[in-house]
Amino acid sequence: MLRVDEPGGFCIVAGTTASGKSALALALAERCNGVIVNADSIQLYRSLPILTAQPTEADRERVPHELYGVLGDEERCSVAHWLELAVDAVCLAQPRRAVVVGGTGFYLEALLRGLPDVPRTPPALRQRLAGRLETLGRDRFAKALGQDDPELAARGLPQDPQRLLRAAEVLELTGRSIVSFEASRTPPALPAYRGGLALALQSERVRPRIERRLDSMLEAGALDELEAWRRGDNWTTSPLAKADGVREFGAYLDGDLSLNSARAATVVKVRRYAKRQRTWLRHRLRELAAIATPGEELAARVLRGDVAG
RNA sequence: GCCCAGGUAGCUCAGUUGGUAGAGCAGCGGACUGAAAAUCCGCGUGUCGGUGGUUCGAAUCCGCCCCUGGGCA
Repeated sequence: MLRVDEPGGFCIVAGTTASGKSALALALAERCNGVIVNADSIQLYRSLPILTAQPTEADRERVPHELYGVLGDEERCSVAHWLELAVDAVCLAQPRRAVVVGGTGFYLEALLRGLPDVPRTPPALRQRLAGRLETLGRDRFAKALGQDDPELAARGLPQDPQRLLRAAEVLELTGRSIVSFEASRTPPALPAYRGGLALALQSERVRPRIERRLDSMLEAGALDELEAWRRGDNWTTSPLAKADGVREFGAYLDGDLSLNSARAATVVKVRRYAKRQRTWLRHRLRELAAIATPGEELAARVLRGDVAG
C-alpha cells in the first residue's frame, strides 16, 4: 500500500478532515527525507492560516511544505490549476520523495487519473454565462442547454448550477459537448507512484477531534485573524469566504450569533464536510488503502520504524 | 391560589369547517470530469402532554390532571 523505503517518487496521504493526516505526512516525510505537497483546496490560500489549519512554522522547519498559502484573496484556483502546481512540486522535489497530503478528493482523483483535455476558460465567458444562468434561472438554463447539447441531454442534465455552467462553458468554448471530453483523461506526467493511504475515521470518532481542533484554533487566535482579515477589501469575494467557520464566526463578530452557536454551527459544517470526504474515499478513491486509525498513532509507528505498509 | 398563552419528529414550528399529520433545520445516505471546506440529489411512524368523555371517526370539540412561559395576587 505504501512503499516507504524505495527512494523518490510520490505517495498520497488522503483522509477526512481532522483525521491526523498532516501528522502522518510529516512523520512519513521525515522518515524518507521527503517533501510535503498540499492537496487541500482551501489551504492553498494564505489569508487565514489558523482557521484553515495550515502547517505551523515548526512543521515547516521539520520538513519542506509546498503549496500552502501560495494564493492571494483575488486569485481563484481550480482542479486544473492545482494539478499543474502539484505536478511541478512533485517533480521538483525529486530525487526526494513527495508526500502529497490533503482532503480534497476531487484534486487527488485528478492527480491519480488526470483531467480531460479542455482548454482554459476565459473568465469573461464564465461571467457571461453566469449572468445568463442568473436571469434565466436554473431550470430554464438547463432546458436551453439541453437543446444546444443533445449529448448531455441524453445522459441527463445536471441539477447542479455549477455543473450546468461548466457544461455550457465547454460547449461555447470548444463547440463540443462536455460529455465528449469525459471519455479521455490525460494522466499527468509524474515520477513513480509509491502508493497511498486514506485515513477514514468513523464519524463518531471524528466528531470529538473536530471539536478539539476547532477549540485549539480559537485558542490560537482564529477570531483575531478573522477579524483582521475582514477589515481588508476583497475578503467577501475571496474563495476563503466559503471556508468552514468564516460565515459562522463572522456572524459572531457582527453580533448576530453567540460564540457558542457559532462554534456549534461550524462543527456541524465540518462534520458534513467530513461525510462528503468519506464518500469520496469510499467510492472514488478506493485504490488508497483505507485506514480507520487516527494519523498520530500511525505517525508514532512510522517514526519508530514500524512502518504502515 | 387565580387569569392568559402554549404543550405535535432530535430542535423551531404548520396543521384549513373533526376523516389517525407536514415544513425548515439537524441527522443519515449518495453524487461529483477546470468554484470542490463548494454545489447538488435522495430519505420523515412521531404514545400529536396524560386521562376520561362526545362522535361511525379527535392533534382538532368538552371535563379533569400534569408541565412550561407570562401576568395578577
